[in-house]
Amino acid sequence: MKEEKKISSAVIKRLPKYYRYLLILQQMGISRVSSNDLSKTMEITSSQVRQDFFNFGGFGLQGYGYDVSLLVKEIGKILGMDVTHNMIVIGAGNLGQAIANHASFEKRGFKIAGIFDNNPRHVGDVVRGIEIMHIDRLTEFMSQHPADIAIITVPREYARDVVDKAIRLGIKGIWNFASVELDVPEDVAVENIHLSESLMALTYKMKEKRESKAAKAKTQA
Amino acid sequence: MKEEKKISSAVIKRLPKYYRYLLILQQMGISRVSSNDLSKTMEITSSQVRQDFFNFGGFGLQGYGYDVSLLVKEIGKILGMDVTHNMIVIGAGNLGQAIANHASFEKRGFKIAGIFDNNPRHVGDVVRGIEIMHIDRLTEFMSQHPADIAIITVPREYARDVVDKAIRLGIKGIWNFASVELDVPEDVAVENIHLSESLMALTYKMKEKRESKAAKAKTQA
DNA sequence: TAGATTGTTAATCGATTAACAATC
DNA sequence: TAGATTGTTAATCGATTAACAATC
Repeated sequence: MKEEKKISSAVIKRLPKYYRYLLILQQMGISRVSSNDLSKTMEITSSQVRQDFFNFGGFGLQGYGYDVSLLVKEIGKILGMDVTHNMIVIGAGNLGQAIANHASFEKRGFKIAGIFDNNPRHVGDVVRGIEIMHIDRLTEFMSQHPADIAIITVPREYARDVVDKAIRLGIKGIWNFASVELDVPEDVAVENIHLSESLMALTYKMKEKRESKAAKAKTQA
Repeated sequence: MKEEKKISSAVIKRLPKYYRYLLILQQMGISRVSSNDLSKTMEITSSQVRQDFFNFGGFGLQGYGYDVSLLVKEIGKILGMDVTHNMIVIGAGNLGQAIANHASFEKRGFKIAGIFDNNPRHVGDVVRGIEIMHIDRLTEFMSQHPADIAIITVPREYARDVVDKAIRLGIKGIWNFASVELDVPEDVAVENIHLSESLMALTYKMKEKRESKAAKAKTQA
């Protein structure tokens, strides 16, 4: 039996950030980078950079550093960027259409295959060259155009139902923008974007900064 | 000098989640909740629930639990939900308009005060009753309608510039949807929504699940 | 060879969990 | 009073940082 190398979620959250910086370095024509360089742009320690890469076996060369192209390739592979992902958008409201329109996803191998809504008002509209279909046509569509990711941009009260349906039809990844927690089978992955939670985290930080500033002013006075 | 009670970011990220669940309980007419109840819906330990609240002094009553309304009020206050926040949206593309249209923010005291873009094509369009203005009018607008939060939905190459401008005009919180890291003065808070990083985290998890499933199948065979 | 920088182990730090006395 | 459940300290666990031998 192979060992289960469980990667911590802290590491996973940093991987896309490394990837983003490395793409920038690559664009700039920089072919070589040290853990120290990376640590500075990412505002973490160089030790952590090396530890992170060491989780996957280490991609560097002692005395030299890391080869940018190699790193891009390897981290890309780890992140599943070497595979094209077909995505369906469920919920063609403002947010769904905005996500569907987001050009930069396509550049990275994320393809919007279909857009669905239950509101006849949206059905027939064209977004990014794709006609919005009624949700009732999802089963038929998926049998002809299998997709692996469903983007959930329906109001929270519909989210659980459409997710269950999508999973029955073979979806393996849920990108959830509805503010509910989803229960899914063990072989399905979920990633949540909880906008209002993020906004509240912002106002928390703002309050904290207001207060620490006020405290400082008091100390000086 | 008062003690600096530094709350860890792990705690802060859980606060909006507590808040969301508590609002649901309140809507359901439930007035009392124990750390054990909360731990089950949030899938954390009851110990952590009590620790989290203990950070702020503890809101409970031994032998009884927590009063839902009190908890909503106190956590709301901690999160800065007792204050109305005026927000401006900079970048009136699909995403900016979608965010501006998001009804549920307004219910919680987040008000969209103005929407700005540098593209004449958008200027004059009306979103949620608000006319999109040219970015050149931002200074004038802010002098008449001070806002505290700027929502950044411009392409990444413009993000730094518009953020600098917004901060000069008094913005204290940046909700950043552009995939760049922002440098801001000490008294300004930033919260990032990096969509493509989230999507990559999803494909990482999907790959991991595929592999663990394959490994299991092999073990059984 | 000398210098640089990784790979990797050990030490430290912080967050989570356990335990239980306090008290409603 | 007996039972329940918090507040709070202590123990454990995991993630980050430090250190340095390996090696290019």
